[in-house]
Amino acid sequence: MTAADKRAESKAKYNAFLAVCPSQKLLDRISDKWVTLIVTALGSGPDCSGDPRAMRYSELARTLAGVSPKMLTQTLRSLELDGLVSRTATPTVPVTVTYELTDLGLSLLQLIRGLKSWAETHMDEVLANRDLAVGHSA
Amino acid sequence: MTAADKRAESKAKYNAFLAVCPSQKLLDRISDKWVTLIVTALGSGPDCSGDPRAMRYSELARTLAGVSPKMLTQTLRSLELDGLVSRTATPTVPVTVTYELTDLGLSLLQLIRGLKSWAETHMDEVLANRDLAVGHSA
DNA sequence: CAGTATCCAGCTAGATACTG
DNA sequence: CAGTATCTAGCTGGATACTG
Repeated sequence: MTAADKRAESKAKYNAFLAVCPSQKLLDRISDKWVTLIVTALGSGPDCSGDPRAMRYSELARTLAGVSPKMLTQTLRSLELDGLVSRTATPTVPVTVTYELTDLGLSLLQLIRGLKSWAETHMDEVLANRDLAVGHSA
Repeated sequence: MTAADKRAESKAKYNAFLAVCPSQKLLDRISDKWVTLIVTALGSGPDCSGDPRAMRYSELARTLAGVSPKMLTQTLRSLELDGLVSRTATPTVPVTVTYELTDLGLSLLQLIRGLKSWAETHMDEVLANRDLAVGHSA
């Protein structure tokens, strides 16, 4: 029992450490599919080329074709909460709302572009290994 | 109906695009909590300092205190499949198995260290924004 | 236009117990 | 030591329908 308790305790400590670890928090953030897509969209449309620009809610919804209003709002809110995007509501007749990357968001965009670049140079190799193994069983 | 069909179609196309997109695949990979932890562990123990080294199964299990054998094996297998780690079984009396980063794995390690570095410089700012908003309601 | 509210289904991490 | 097998519970994404 004591040995089991020790294990349980070190596990709890480790989990506590992970809960605080900045890297894990970052991973939690960007592992959300829509986070990266929204950031890159605001960073210049879906193809990641061009300059950052503000976009309206419906514009984002159209660009990220598969997103439900729920996820779009939820993700935008969390990004706003984290100071990564800023929301601007203009009181026109139907209200106009735009979202834009903050400086912090732009910094994250650079990081994501780094990921993208690694992915483009190395993921084919990863997939090649995977397919190789699959072909094995054929 | 036709408008709805159009929307459904573009959504399907977008999802298909995402399924193929190298960046999304990379994100899928590293968003797995244990993937990054194992890679950094093999990259030098849990604190990410020091040099990459091979580790035994039980050594990994001890380092990643909270991991179940199931997840550890599952993650190691997938990393092996993707050519990110190599598995070596030495036929000693109880068999000895070690895992080590491949070149591709080492490359991924560099990327993860980049993430870690961004996290350490910027996540406190993100969290500060978040806490600010929380404090609001207090 | 820019959301909000609700409900449901699928995946998957984790616990646990057993094995060559 | 180095795993494999099974079961379950919880979270989360998606669909849908409605609103200021």
